[in-house]
Amino acid sequence: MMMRLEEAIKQKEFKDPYNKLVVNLLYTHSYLVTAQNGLFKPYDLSPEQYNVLRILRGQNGKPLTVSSIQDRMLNKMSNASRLVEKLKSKELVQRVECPTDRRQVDVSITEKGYQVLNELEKQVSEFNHSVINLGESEVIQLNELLDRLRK
Amino acid sequence: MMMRLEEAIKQKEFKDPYNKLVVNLLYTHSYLVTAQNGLFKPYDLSPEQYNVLRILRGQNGKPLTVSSIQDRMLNKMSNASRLVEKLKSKELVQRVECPTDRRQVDVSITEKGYQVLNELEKQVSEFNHSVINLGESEVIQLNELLDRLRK
DNA sequence: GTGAATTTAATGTATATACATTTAAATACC
DNA sequence: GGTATTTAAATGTATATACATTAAATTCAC
Repeated sequence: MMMRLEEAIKQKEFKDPYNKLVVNLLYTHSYLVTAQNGLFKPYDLSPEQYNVLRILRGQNGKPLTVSSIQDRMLNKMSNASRLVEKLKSKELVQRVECPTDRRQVDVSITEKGYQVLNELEKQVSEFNHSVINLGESEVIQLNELLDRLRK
Repeated sequence: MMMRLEEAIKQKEFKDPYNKLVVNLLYTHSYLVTAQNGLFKPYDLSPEQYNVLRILRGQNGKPLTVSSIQDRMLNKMSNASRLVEKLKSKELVQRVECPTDRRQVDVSITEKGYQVLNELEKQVSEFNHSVINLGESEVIQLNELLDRLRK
């Protein structure tokens, strides 16, 4: 049930390709996260919470401060402090006051966090393939275009 | 200050291009809406509220029911009912009980809604060009890939 | 060294998203 | 025709986003 954007949102035409592209990116994003939510729901994690876990694991045990997590997050405007609080209440991360700078907080993934993440990871990877209806060379091309799109 | 995704989120590498693409789409979306918010802010409209106005204007005066608006929205999960309420309180749309089916509500754009929309439209179009750092043929290519990506 | 400026995280508030539930009206079924 | 089912919109609740403000600790400037 592939659909051109124009059919999907019942719009006759766009002013020009640039205007269509902005709408297309918004629409494709919605398509993606709607599917993603179903994947994360059974684990009681949101996509951004999963992403924070992934970021922490990438540190190989070394903790990250809240602001460093924020820097690495996909959505720069979201609130790392509150996401960390949510993950902590699920015992997936731990927060320790940084000894060299008491303003900062060292956040690291817990054993339980690793377990949940590893379990989810395989499914996420399969999902990412299944949700994208393109061949590998097209996917590479799309990545290049998106990387260059942003100024 | 163009950056490959890997630099932007300080991640060494991705498992494969499909996994990178999902993250790339999420990240590019965030880049886009962050910029968009600045554009809409002075008009006290959110991007989705703007989109609803645009949808209603596309009807050339004919009203749409709340569920038809929902169908045409970019985010199928968002709440058309509450967005319409917000727009009504700003007097940008009007709501009339549908005479043939009292469950339904006919929503249409007001004169004031037209004015705001027309004023914004030029800026939005300029913005859409300026935010995309690609040539027209690449933009067309990107649109085609996104349309095919979705199943 | 003391006060000003900056940095880090947390908090407050409004809006939006995600999804379940409710209410009312219309349609289907017997 | 009366009950059951379906449909449309609204509402409830939790989470997330966007952005301003606050509080505490650190750094800078003199």
